[in-house]
Amino acid sequence: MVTLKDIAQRAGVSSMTVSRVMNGNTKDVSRKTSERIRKIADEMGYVPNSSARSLASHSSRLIAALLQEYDEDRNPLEDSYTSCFLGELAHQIKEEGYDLMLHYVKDYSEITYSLKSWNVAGAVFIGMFDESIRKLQEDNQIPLVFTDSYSTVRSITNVGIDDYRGGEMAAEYFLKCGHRNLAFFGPEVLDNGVVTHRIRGFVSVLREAGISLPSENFINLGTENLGERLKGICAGENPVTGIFTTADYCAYQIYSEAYRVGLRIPEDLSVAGFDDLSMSALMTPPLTTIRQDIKKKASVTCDLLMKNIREPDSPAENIVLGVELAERGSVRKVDNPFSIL
Amino acid sequence: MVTLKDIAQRAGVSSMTVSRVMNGNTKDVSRKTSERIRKIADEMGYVPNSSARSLASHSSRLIAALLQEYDEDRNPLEDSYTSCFLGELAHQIKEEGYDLMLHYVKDYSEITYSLKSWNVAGAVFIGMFDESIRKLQEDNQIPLVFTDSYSTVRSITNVGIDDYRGGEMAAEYFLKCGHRNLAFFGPEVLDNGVVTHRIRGFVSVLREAGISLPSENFINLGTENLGERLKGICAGENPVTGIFTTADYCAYQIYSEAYRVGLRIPEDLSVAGFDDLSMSALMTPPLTTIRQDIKKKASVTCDLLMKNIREPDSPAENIVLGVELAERGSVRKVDNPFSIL
DNA sequence: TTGTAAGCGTTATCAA
DNA sequence: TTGATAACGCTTACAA
Repeated sequence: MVTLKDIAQRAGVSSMTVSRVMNGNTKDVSRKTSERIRKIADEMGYVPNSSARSLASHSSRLIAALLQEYDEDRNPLEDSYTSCFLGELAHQIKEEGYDLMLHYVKDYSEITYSLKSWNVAGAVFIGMFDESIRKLQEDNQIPLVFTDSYSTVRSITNVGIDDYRGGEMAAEYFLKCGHRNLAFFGPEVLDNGVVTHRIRGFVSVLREAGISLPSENFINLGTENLGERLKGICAGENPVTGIFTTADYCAYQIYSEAYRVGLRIPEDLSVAGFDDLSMSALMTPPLTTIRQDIKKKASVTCDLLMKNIREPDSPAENIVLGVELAERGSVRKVDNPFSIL
Repeated sequence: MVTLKDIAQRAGVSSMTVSRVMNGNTKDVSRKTSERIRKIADEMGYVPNSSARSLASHSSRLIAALLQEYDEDRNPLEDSYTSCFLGELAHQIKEEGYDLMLHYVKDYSEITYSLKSWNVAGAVFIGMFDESIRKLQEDNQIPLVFTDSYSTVRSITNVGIDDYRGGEMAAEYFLKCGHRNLAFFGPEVLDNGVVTHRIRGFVSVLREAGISLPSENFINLGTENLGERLKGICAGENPVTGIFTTADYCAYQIYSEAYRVGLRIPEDLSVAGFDDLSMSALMTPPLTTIRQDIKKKASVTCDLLMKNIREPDSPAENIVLGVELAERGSVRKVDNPFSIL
């Protein structure tokens, strides 16, 4: 291993001079020695020891990405939303000259431990951490950026999207296409997260149009015999013609089950998703969905983090990105004589 | 920040004793003081400083995952194969009590730099690194595990699958279903990677059955007007009835383009993929594909890495995992009077 | 512009 | 079973 000392000896200077050069403090060192030292360092293949740096300077160029690990066998990175976000974040963080640690988190206690242990410069939270935010902020006096949080904690740096508006847009679109009897498919909502807001927006528009969703039209993720259930609600006197899912991956399940039981999309059942993952445009038929710009979200997250690292007294910011309708082929136009839109 | 010294003072012992306790050297310390110290450390919220540890012990509990960044806008983690593998790897590595760094790699030089800089205990390479393997091994005297490598370097620790056999299986299945005129869709092959072997296996079985693939039946990923191209080969006197893709994500593109131009799968064109990503079972129709067990691959990778870390003189091992056919609905049975199988 | 000295939090080594 | 001391590679603070 090549150290500052090794280079210093070869160059006939002190290791401090080498340190200065390696850190790019060009004005503190004469141009001549600076260039000479740089050359020697290159020749010797010098690589600075990040641990030593971190130890001596009480700071590191390390960012931690924390992924909520809900459940042993559901790997967070199998969700395309998460992997897309993380991928873009990793890219951005590299551009900034920082390194990235990936942490799966089950218990709260693990978080502070890993952040402190490596003396990270900042952290990004991907998933639901709302319950621990206050404590997290108290225990870790470093920049923390949350995503998609609806925590009641006011002073929080967060990047999210307009989930409520997205729900509204989905409902508006269904109405515009003449649908009057709709259903909903997604995780059973217990928390105050993105799903809740998407539904609320969706329901609010329907209510304003005088349409209510009976509770049997709320189908839970993980429902057994989903296909049969779908067939059931699409039959009868007042059949459901469209279903709103809170995430594209839920829509994919609808596609699959619909195919299994012979329900055609969109002829027999229209489907709208949320996210616009890259798969959605490739589905048969292409999925109509509410698009969020995941890459933008990641780059905004990174920007915010860097800003907070460079100016530790930056005020808390909650950035809300817009959403838009990606109109494709999974919602059909219904001939509806009573259409008012 | 709580340090060993702080705890030592409170407990009235030297920091060495505390260090021993924190490292679980129970036999070196009397049970009584051990318990007392542990309690104090808990109370004070002690978190060991990994940088200091790494510096003093010349070893870290850090693993680096290196992802090949082929291209600015194609993010490696957007590929479900990669994110699934990484996700499982992250899980396993955490179980082993190690931390994980994520590195995007464009140039060779970055690799050694990042490994040395953090003094990592081992590294996993995800993507094509064949050209640099020799140099990588020379420059970094730590356990390196490669995946899907067909490098000519003999002494390499690698985890891969039987790509050739997978290609054979796909061809055998097409033949069994009565297909005689087949096409291929995938990246233009220039290297000696997995794609090459999958095609070779595929072609070898066809050749043995007396079937040859004309060069116009090799369609490159990125072909413009893919849909029209597909329509072209599926028409005429001797229409293509089935297409083999070297990865499921390629098959998804076929689905999309086929839908666009009104080609039905599998009625007009049968499709087989490779990988069996979680989306494949949800496609319309469900994709018939060659399955590899990505999670198993990741856990084997982790096991191998740990073994090499614990026993640095372990011999190089190249583990090849099997593949199997996931028979679903995208390949139809063709009535073929000349069928010989 | 350059150098000296001390110290970051931990472990290795040897002594008690 | 415990402790003293030196080191790990680097930066901070100050001195020359």
